[in-house]
Amino acid sequence: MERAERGERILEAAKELLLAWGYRRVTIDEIARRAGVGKGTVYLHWKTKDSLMLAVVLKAKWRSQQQQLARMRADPRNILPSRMLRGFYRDFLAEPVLRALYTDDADVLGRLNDTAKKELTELMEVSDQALHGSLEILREHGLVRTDTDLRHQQYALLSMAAGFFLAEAMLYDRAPDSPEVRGDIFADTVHRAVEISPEEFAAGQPPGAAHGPTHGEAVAAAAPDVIALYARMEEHSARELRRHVRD
Amino acid sequence: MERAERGERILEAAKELLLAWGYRRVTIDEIARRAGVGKGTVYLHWKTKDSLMLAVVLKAKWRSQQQQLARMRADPRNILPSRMLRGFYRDFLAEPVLRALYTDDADVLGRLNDTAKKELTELMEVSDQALHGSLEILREHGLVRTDTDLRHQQYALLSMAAGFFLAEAMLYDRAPDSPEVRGDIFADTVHRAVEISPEEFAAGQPPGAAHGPTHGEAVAAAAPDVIALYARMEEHSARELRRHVRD
DNA sequence: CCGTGACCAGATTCGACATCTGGTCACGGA
DNA sequence: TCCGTGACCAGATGTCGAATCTGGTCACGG
Repeated sequence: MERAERGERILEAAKELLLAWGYRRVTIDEIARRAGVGKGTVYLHWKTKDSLMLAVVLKAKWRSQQQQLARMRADPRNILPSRMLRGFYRDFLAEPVLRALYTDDADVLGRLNDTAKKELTELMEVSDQALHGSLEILREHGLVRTDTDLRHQQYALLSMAAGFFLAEAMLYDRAPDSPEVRGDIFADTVHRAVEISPEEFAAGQPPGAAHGPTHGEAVAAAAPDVIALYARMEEHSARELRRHVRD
Repeated sequence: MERAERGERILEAAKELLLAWGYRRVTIDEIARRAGVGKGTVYLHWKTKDSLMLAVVLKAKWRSQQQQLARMRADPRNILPSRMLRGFYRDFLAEPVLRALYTDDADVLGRLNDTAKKELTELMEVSDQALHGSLEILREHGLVRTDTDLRHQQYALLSMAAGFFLAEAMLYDRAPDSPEVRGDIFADTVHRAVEISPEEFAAGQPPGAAHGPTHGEAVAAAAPDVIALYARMEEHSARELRRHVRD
């Protein structure tokens, strides 16, 4: 469809300008000019400016979720929290829109924070639930420690993620090594905090009994459920994104 | 000395007003009134308003360091990163000034952020060095993992601390349980990330050989050096604080 | 019937004027 | 003599109406 392609152009123009100028300085006129359409046309696709800008953010988030899902499908080990969050961290570093979103960059996002906060906290809750659900599944398969309360684990994971993301903005000038290495540090920290390593997994099997699953087998067994969970989340995001497009 | 007591009153008044009204709304006039002195008298103690406000923050930080040190002296186990950071976290929750400082509360701190940022980053570096030094000592005594690069451990610790502090501000409405429990989660996460547990410590001793130190003995052995390190930091803070007082 | 840009109302910015406040210092009291 | 004080000043900050800008609409033209 010709129409959909035009919508993409507008979204792309909005994104470029948002990152270059920040929410306040961007005008619908300029977006329309850059997308090569009339101003009114923008309003054939989005109801308001807020809606359009929010769509930019939602799309970035959705893309990240798609990539996450693709990684899980390519290698089931990516369902483990440490791997998942490292992927998330990489997406975050690679996508300026996400960086602005998670470091709460007031200049770039402007009143988007206010207007769309409700929308975004709803999405936050959805990903919270996904995290909760996946932890439950991973616990059942003996891949995540059960000697700690699940809600506490969740809080720790959220806090760690917040910390490493914030550190990226805060310590930008004395952050060690490359982004990849920092991602590894993050993954390592998460791993130690909540996961059961392959060695521990093997040691934890009932000794002498008929051999239970290996760590790899447990991961493979847990993968479909976790993937299904995140697929639902991804669909939710896609719906949410479409909800902002007219007609 | 009468003079010192008056200085304290001014500092206390400044702190109260800073927390109640925020940097911008606080006037020297009001501080003087509340401290029961003339406006000019404030300037007999501090050179500028910035200096005074910075002193409020520095004093809070210094007090926290004093308490930290006292805890270490009372129980050597408090030299372990998990214990140390939990103490730090508690101080942080108990002292509104520190909460404002570490969550970068722009409304309360105002341009303090700009003016005094240099000063504070210097202090930050000092505590960075203290952290680095104490990790080295703890590694030598087999109390902290050596299978990870020290600088990476340090980055992870800073990020985790940033995350749990930020989470306190971010998730205030859905944070689980009590502050104490959150402190325990924090300590637990830090413990798993960098420390060697008593069990691992015992297992890690050269087997069969003449029995090496127990975990508790290793802690006791490491304590004096770590305490000396933090005592130096505390003195540095005290000097810095005094530097802002006139004469 | 879809795309457009002139148009409007309300939001934002600007700038001159008024007020406030950090910092000084001459004075008065001990 | 010397310490504490508050009147005072300059520059920062706030106010408020006019001027400008911009999100959103809609009548028109292709």
